[in-house]
Amino acid sequence: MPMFIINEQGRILNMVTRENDILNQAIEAFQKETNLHIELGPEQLVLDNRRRIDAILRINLHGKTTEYWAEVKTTVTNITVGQLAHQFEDNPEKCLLITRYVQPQLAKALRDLHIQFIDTVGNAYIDDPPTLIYIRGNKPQPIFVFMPEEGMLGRAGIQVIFALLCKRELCNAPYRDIAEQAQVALGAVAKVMKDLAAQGFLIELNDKQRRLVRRKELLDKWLNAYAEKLRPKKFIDRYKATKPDFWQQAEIDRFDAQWGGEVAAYRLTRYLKPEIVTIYTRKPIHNLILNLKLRQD
DNA sequence: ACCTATAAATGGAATACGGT
DNA sequence: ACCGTATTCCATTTATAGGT
Repeated sequence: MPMFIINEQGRILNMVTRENDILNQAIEAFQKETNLHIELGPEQLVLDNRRRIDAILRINLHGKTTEYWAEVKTTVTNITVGQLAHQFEDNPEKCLLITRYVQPQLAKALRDLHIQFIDTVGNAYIDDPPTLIYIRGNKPQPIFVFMPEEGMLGRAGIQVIFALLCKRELCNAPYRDIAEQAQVALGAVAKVMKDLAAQGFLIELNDKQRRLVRRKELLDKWLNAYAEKLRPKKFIDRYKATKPDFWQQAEIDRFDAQWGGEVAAYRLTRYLKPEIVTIYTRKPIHNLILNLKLRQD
């Protein structure tokens, strides 16, 4: 039986964040939706290449039993889809994604990638010829409100944490200074600091002294959040170079731009040639484009 | 079924406020 | 005067509906 909590704002949050609960609910929902039986295998399976299978399921379709390796994910984002596609590529027909809720758009994307899935509200995509099950559009009930990954998610938070990680002393500065450094609104700082403290990344030593701890761990979180929330937003466009080796000579400092890691690595090691050249800069970019002779791709 | 238009929900900026 | 907190409001994102 699922458990529910109510937060300060009176919102109902469900606690189906544990992988086991998701697994069981998804199985139940699938059976209810399709009248097919799923057997949850008791055994654990560890693949040779250190990968662990979360669970083994057997689905009985017209007398034929198919075994599935289940990968349970609490949340599925565009990034996890990419990881899954890679992870499943060895034997896509056996792999099954199990998650809380798959939106219609996501369902389509997963089908296109042939990633089979079931979720806790009865959406599913199972492609086991001659059987094809594709259910989407089942909505999560209001009670299944997404449990906000309590924390400093969001653009502002990412920027604040970046500033804090860069400058050790900054956490003792007034919120106004932090806001200035991180280029965010004053109000946002308070929220981030509160969340950081709640999660044990920020310790109040005394009235005026704070310390940022577990920095490595925080950086990990930051990397994920950055890749997911901030980087896509900062992405300007994709271009094709007219001269493949343009990056060897070009000086871009005067355009207020910096090379990405690939070029930087080459300049340091002279070893790997960059496949994709990333440039960090600000709009407007016309002059840069003209100078490097880039074409929109 | 898919794409576009409209509506609802957030997150965060700006502003105002009260305390030290 | 300086600083953190609360409130308001706007923009951007996400879900829903409607039309082709």
